[in-house]
Amino acid sequence: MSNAPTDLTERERDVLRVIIQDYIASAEPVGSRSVARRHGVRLSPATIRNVMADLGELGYLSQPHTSAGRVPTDLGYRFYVDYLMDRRPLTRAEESMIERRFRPVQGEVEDLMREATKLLSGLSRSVGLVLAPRVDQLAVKRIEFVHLSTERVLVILITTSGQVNHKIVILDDAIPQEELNKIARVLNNLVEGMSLSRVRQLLVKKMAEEKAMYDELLRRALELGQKSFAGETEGDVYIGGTANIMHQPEFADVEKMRSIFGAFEEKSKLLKILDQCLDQDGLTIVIGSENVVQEVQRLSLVTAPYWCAEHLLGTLGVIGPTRMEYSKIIPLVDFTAKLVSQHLTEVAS
Amino acid sequence: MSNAPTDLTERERDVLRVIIQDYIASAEPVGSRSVARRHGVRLSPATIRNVMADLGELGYLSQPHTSAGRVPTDLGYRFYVDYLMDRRPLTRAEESMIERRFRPVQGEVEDLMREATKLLSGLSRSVGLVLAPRVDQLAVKRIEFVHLSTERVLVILITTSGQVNHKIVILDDAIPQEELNKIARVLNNLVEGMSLSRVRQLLVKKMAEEKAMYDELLRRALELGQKSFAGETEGDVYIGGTANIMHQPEFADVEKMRSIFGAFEEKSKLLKILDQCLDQDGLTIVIGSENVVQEVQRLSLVTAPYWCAEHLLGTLGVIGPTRMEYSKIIPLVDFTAKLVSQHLTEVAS
DNA sequence: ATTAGCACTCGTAATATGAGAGTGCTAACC
DNA sequence: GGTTAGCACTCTCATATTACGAGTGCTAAT
Repeated sequence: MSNAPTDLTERERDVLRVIIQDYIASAEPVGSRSVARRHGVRLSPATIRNVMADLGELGYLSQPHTSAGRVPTDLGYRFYVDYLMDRRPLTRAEESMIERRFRPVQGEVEDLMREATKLLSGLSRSVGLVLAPRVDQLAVKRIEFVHLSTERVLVILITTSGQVNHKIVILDDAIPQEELNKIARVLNNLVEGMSLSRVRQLLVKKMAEEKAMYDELLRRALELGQKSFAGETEGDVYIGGTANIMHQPEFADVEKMRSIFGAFEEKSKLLKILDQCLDQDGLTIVIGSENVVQEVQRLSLVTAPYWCAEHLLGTLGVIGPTRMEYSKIIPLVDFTAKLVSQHLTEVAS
Repeated sequence: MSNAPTDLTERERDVLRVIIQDYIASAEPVGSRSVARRHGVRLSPATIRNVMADLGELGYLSQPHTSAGRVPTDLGYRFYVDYLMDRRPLTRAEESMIERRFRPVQGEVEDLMREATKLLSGLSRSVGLVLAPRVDQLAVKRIEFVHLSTERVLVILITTSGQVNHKIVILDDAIPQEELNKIARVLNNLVEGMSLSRVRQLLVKKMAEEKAMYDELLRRALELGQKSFAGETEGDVYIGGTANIMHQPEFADVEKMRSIFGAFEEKSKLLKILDQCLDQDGLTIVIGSENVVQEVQRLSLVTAPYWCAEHLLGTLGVIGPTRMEYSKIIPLVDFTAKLVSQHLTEVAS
């Protein structure tokens, strides 16, 4: 189905816009009367009705039942955000208001992420999401090994942004702390400042190069390094303000809500949702059924990527009822992403 | 108000037990007929009614409205869990079932905690809670410093249990990485194996001792050490299975649920709840209005402390509707705490 | 092309009705 | 005296009925 601004006449676009804005504000089906009242060009309800019938035929509007007003379909929302909505950026005053709310954060990256979800959820009255930095893209500052027990070694990875990742590696045979320190020194010299994905490539290459491997220490270092840097770098997801969406009238039904909350609890589901957005560049809007995850197909999503210097790190945004205030939330998400990027870039320098 | 088992006659205790068990199972007010039917000693509904009237007068039962059955009050539940409930421990079969579900975890302590909340919530059909290890009690394995920027230093603290804590410390004047390493060595020699709270005491003492402080390095080490180990060691809270309580008929009202979920999102509220339990030793049951936190006074709590060797680390348990299956959940929580303690103790050795 | 008029549809809110569950009380019973 | 049958009474809940109003779609007039 084609979906271009020119598919609709000026009048149809006007009517669609008014209906969606009205519905977003009221959560109730919009009738021809109220459109006629709000519509700039004075037209009678009857005329509006004709237009509405057309828009319904085209799939932009639907009726909950025969004699009720119209409700936007997902397609209608899509058209709205693509062509109808006015996307004015935030005013300076609004920006500084948000900045002030964000200020208290400094230090830990985790706190920054958590604070971002709070900010997003608080100002949008929806649910805030942050897909934590993909570790792959981060530059390694340092790696440390701590001997825990015979075969278990704690690997600590510090990035230039001050993030700390750790995991436990199981060894084939014991390595004393003494040697672990040496190995750490070797590896640190090798990888400092490189991104994690580069490090992985390098280690593979090095190992192949030194087949003969006269240097026993180097061999063990490369081996342990590979184990340490391997493994899925599954992104972490921060979520905040879930209680907010309970306000929405569309979730008065407890059963619907339960399935949504179930999905929110499953990190993997959230990851799937946010991954969908990471591929796009720039601000992304996913509306209702466009979403890949079943349980949240009554919800919509506004996300924007954030960066550290030139590296794309992750994405953050808001998930809430499809009937959300896009024209308020989009600038909010956009600005928050900028703010987070700025903080992360400052910290890394 | 006195509250001892002897306050009630044998018959009253029987009736109260039957009513509570019935109500827990059905979530509906219990009438005299159904008590009479279920009651061992064959008594007529009329007799039961007299007993019920007495129990109502004593504050153990209440009526939703004049001509409805009886519902237990918080006091009634309290009496039930204290004196009426049969507390049979788990069978071997049940224990091994739980163990099997728990098995996959090894390695990171965070994963263990998260897994515990899943286990608890899954088997109780309520919400699982774990108050993360109080760092104070943990033994220090190692401390590391990483220079981030001129005045910011990343402090990494590793405990013998393999937990990694980190925070950022702001310096008065810059210390190069070189010297940070030396300081780390000094501190590590000083504090390895001690509990964090002991370390704090030691540092204060040492600093007072060496007023003259000829050793410049030691001085700086103590100073940085103090900064690093200072600060509230606010416990972290893990929570899982929040979606579960939506099943419960008592939360059909969305507004009630919203306030509960709001409380769940606030870590500080949860901390307050769990702190209440940490003071007790052994398994703790907090019923409805006994709870200190307003928002969850319609919920009850079953918690048990967990340990690493002989150190009390934290507490874990289940929060759910007051009408929960205590006789199933209590053994579950008890056993889970044992299981977690066992894992943590193994890891630390 | 637009609009007024009108019959029609459908959901919602208000009201009435009856059934059922349970109580409390009284009087009879063992 | 404790126990029980009987009975009138209360209150909720489910169901049916009704009335209302918002909104539509169509037709015919402008």
